[in-house]
Amino acid sequence: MTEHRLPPVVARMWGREASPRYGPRPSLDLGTIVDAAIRIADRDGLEGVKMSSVAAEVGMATMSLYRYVGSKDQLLTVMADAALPEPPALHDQGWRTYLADWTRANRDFLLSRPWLLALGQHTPPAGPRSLRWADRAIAALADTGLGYGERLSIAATLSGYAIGQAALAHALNRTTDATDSTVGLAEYRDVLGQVLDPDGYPELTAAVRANAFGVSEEWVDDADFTFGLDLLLDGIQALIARGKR
Amino acid sequence: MTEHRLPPVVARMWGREASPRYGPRPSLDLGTIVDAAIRIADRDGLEGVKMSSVAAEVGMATMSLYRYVGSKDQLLTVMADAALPEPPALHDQGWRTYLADWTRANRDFLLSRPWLLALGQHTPPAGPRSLRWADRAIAALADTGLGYGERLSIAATLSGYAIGQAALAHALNRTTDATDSTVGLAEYRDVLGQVLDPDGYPELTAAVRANAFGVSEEWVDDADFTFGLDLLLDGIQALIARGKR
DNA sequence: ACCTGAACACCGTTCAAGT
DNA sequence: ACCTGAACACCGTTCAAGT
Repeated sequence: MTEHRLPPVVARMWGREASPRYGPRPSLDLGTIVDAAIRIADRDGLEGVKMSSVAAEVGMATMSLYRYVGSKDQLLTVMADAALPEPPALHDQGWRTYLADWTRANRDFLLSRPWLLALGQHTPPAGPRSLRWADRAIAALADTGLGYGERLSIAATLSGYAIGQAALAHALNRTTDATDSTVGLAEYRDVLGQVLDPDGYPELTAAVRANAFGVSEEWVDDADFTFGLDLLLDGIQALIARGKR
Repeated sequence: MTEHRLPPVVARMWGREASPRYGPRPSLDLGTIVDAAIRIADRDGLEGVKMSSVAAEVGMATMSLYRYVGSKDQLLTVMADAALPEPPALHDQGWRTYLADWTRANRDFLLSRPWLLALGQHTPPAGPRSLRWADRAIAALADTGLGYGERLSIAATLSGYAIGQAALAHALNRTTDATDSTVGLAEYRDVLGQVLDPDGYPELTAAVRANAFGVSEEWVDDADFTFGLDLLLDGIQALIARGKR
């Protein structure tokens, strides 16, 4: 098993600089820059995060940032980890309750920082915060008799579910303007009604006619989220029961 | 119920131009442009898709594209729908078999066109192709006694699952280079081993030690996908059984 | 070894002039 | 009403010169 060198971004996320420094110490640390970038993203969205705006926020020249990050892309990667909250604390009300909390909290922070969704870094977690989320999920399943592989798969599945639901809710909550490329909920049902023909889309047409898309609030609120989550948790429960038998 | 005007992009995806034309007919249609853009994305990835490269591919000047799409963003939206294959044909082997096929096919086309993942348009479907996928999923559940709302939620959940799995598999299949911001599978286990401390990440450390991340092939292959999918399908099955009882 | 001004490269989009 | 050359705006990144 070879020891790979840590990729630079990963090293930075964990506060391990690739090269020890001699001479003058840098006037800033990466954390300050990342915090500034997060503040901008919260305020102006991801489009507001430019190397120039981040530099201005910390009071440096734009190019000085390249002392701390190799590229804007790397800065975004570090932000994506640093912007996560801590996962819910483990409790002893059982795995099902904990994982439900965990998944909901996961969705909630994505909704509170939608630019994390736009970042689209659904890559395997490598930063301290995201790995803590992973750790807590598999910890909650420690007494179920499931193996590590299964527990990791479950964590990945639940986290994917949280992402999907957050993306959906966020997309539907936006209002569409004419220049925009996505459709908000207000128009959605109406758009489908105008566009669908019953021959090509028989069931969907019926669903629209049956008013299955509800009104604004319903679709986005918790009913759908809980519904799908319970599907998953039921499946996990069945798996555990099978193992115990 | 107000009739909203169709958003321009949606109108274009369905071949309904916003304004009727007088005078000279355009020399191209949107489909030709979109096909060219898809060809480029398949060949060079999403970064290769520039207004200039698309125009060159169809033999026009760059600015002529703005006759056909309002912006690059809109072009990408139309591409995202046009690049989808048709959903699997409905058969009569029951909803579970069909939805398993459907979800797998969904993941597979995402893996064959990874730029669809990078596009990150996990918005509610509004184009002809993506709505056909939705239609087929809820059609498969027609005889289960579930309502339209539940059937739509299930479709959204399964599609979210396919996206999550595809994103994960794709991320792990890439190899990391030094300038890169993500970690490929080859290094992943090793990186975790170097970076995790047992105090902060007790369960994850144990999982790494237990070799739960397997070797290259295993993690990406179908075992994990089927595992999570079965969790979902079991949950759906339980829901149906509950309703029938 | 750090910081930074000037300059470069790239690309989406606007505009006004062609036909 | 379509097509297009020139020009503009914007932004990430490099480089060489400062301290």
